[in-house]
Amino acid sequence: MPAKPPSATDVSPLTLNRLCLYLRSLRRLEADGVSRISSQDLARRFNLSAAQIRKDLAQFGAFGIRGAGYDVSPLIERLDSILRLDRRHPVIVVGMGNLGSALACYLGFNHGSFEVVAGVDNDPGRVGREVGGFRIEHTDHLARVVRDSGAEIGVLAVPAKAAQQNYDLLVEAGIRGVLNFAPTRVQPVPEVPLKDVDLRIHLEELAYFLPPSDTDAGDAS
Amino acid sequence: MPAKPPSATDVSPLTLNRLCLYLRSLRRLEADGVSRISSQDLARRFNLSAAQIRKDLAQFGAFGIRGAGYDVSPLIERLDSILRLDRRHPVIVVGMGNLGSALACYLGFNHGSFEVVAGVDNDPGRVGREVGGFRIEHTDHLARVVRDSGAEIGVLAVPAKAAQQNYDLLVEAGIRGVLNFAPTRVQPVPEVPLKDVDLRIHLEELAYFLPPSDTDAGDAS
DNA sequence: AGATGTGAATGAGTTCACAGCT
DNA sequence: AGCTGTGAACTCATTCACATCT
Repeated sequence: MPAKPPSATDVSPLTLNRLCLYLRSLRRLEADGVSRISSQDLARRFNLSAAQIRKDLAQFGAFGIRGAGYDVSPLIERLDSILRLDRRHPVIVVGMGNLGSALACYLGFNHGSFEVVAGVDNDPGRVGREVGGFRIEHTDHLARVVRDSGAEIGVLAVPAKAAQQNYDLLVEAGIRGVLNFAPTRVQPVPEVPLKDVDLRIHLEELAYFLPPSDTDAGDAS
Repeated sequence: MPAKPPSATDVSPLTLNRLCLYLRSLRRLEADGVSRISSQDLARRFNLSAAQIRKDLAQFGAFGIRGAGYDVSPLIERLDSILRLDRRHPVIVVGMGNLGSALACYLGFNHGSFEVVAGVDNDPGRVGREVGGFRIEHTDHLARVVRDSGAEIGVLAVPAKAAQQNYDLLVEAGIRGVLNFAPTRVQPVPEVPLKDVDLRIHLEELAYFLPPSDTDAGDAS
């Protein structure tokens, strides 16, 4: 009697992050023609932990075959379903500068789960330009564009000072979730989950691990 | 007898991440003219945990004033020093497409700690263009550009298939750390810390928290 | 035999609560 | 009084180790 499918609230962020990694690794294996793999093998190949893979997966049911391992394709399907990647998520990008344009390309191809279907900008110079498969619209028409495109997720790639305002606009337009790349915190409403992605923080974290530069004095007190 | 300054290896990633957030919050306060703040106040304003702020900071010494709180400016200086942000880190961007160009702008201004001093691309059409304060060079001259610019950190904003190769080139050119935005894992050498930043994973994680769409069947079995 | 699924053991991270300083 | 710094309690996460199944 296993398989107690947990709801969104009871999977830890750490586990969620790993599930995404597993899925990615499994897709690679599938592409390489591997049809079955043990947790140990998977761990070795992508430096993960075998016990943790099993624990993480077991949380959602018993997908493995004792003595054999996991069948790759069915497991991918299960993970897709768990992570809600088994259906299409239309995405709208708000702010089509360099970052927005790059995200429109990068985020689009994720095995069909995400599709960037619209983009808006408040710079008239950018409105009308064709990017990917859509035409950039003016931010003034955000609500209409969200409705017409059926966008479910909004990606904020606007300057910091415009982030909160555009989040609010997206919420009002009926968006279901928002990813914020602006370097500022946005105050969410409870109904529309928000994830802040801070590109700078990664640099700061990396700086901490930099070996001291040669010119640094060695204080050996 | 507190103040056991830990070395890079013994601060957990979670703590490191929070220290960056504290620093950011403190800078905001400083800009707003706040000169002293208690952990509780800081926690309230930026939804953090007061006890955790104190624990995190105490790890590096006793910076607070009992009964009063923390003096903002000196604390910023201490955090800058702990996070190695008290010196300039020259950055080179490899791959000056939309993403690279956006990163060159975004990452540059971080209170002077990071400065994007160079950018290379292997597309001759982009070589020679002026961006920010530098001229895009060809990737063929990466080693020279790294040397001449004194770049310490490399930012990879190239297609997935080119990531490993360019990491290796950066290492050979004497770079000290690398931030990889390409949607692929790069195998690092131990001497040159690498941080993979996966832009897609954030979307995947967000999708998990999306409220079920109205069209989803409610399986109430 | 060989690998999963899982309780039990360990370890890491967070919160509590209060002594001690200002 | 008020708030820091910190051991102790607690919660969460990972690893171990093995019974269980193919």
